[in-house]
Amino acid sequence: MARPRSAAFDINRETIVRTAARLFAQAGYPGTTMNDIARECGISKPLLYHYVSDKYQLLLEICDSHVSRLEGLVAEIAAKRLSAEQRLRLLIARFVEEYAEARHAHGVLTQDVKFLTDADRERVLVKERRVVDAFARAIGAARPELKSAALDKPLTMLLFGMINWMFTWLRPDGALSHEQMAPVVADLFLGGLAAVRPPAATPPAAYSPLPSSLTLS
Amino acid sequence: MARPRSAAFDINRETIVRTAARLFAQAGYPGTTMNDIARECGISKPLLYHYVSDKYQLLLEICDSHVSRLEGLVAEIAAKRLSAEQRLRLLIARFVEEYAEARHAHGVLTQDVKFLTDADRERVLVKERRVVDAFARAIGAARPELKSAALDKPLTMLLFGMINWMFTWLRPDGALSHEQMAPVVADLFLGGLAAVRPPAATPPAAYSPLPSSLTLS
DNA sequence: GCATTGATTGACCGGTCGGTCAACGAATAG
DNA sequence: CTATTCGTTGACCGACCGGTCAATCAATGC
Repeated sequence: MARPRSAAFDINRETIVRTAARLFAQAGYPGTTMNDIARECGISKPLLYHYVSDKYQLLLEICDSHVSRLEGLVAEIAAKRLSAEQRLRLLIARFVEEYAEARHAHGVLTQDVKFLTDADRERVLVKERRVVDAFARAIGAARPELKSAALDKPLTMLLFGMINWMFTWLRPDGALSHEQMAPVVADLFLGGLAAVRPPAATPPAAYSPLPSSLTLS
Repeated sequence: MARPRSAAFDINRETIVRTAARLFAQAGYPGTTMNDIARECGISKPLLYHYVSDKYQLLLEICDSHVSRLEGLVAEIAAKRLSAEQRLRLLIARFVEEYAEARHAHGVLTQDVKFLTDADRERVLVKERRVVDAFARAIGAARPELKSAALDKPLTMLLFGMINWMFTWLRPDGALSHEQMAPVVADLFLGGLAAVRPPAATPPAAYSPLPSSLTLS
């Protein structure tokens, strides 16, 4: 052992991962080349490979670290004693905030998980499902009859749709900020929740549908 | 002129375009190769090029034809005499229906417009903005004070978020159908609209209908 | 019948992809 | 001082990309 690893190694690596997240979010995983990442970092390709093992590990690390943070976020909020509505509002506010900070990583998570191997994707999806379940529980607590109608998960996904899609049109430097939008989303969703009527229970008589095929992307 | 073009030419071409849309939606535009498309169509690559000029034209045709149909849809509904709420409900129902039929094309539109040239993307975006405006007008008519607060466009985007995201988690063969979800979305959104309170200070919103920006940090 | 064109393909091309090699100076533990 | 590892790079590799060529055979109009 003659020379220790540079003190800047971890910082440099983190910069690379974040740059990769930004490029993946902008052009997609297959649409981004390792040359792009190296160029954007201002380093040569071999040096890029000095910091990261390969392209796929970048994708995996971005997805997994982001979804793990989200998991921690719901655990933190689950520990609080709150009313259903308060909890839902807090979840929305905190997630909007988190997405804004980890904008690119979240874009990668919603756009490029499909390029993970089955095993890796499943591992990410397990964490993602725990997040969805936390929202669904809060929604089910707020409107138990919607949970009985098996609408809690679909409504959760509608909420995620609003929030996820927000970061495709809300400019970070725009006049409207995500802090301003969070309560609007909460008002809209909670207000709407009171208005949702479960669809008339008319299951198709001829064939019985398979068990819930609700899946996350 | 010794041999007329096969009667099946147009049909074959349409099949190819539809197959390309499916593959683009599944793996993204850069993640799909012309070999993939040819293989999936059961033809050789040169034969694929006998039907289409190049890969880019496939993308352009898929996006443009889909967004043009959407434009026609709003024009059709705009011609009807309806209350604001009725109009909004009809727009939601018709769009959910259309998206379900053109599922893959819509996935390409929301995921791969960014790979169009600036000029082509702008052309698509113009049509898309007309669609968004139609929704925003209906929303503004239903809640004029939200329009005054410049929240009509952001709320429109939240609605599109719910609907667009729906097609990432709602399985076409699942127990829950898009026909069942359409009124749920309408109830949720219209009910929520009544509950939304404009934020204290609301400058005009900077929004853009699709992730077409390259935000360098 | 026959020239012409459509339908179809294996082989191929230049370019770029993800990734590696071999080299070299800077740093540092012993 | 010196052996060893780190930080860094230009050049390179096989594979695959989008796209083309030239050839073959099946139709069709005249």
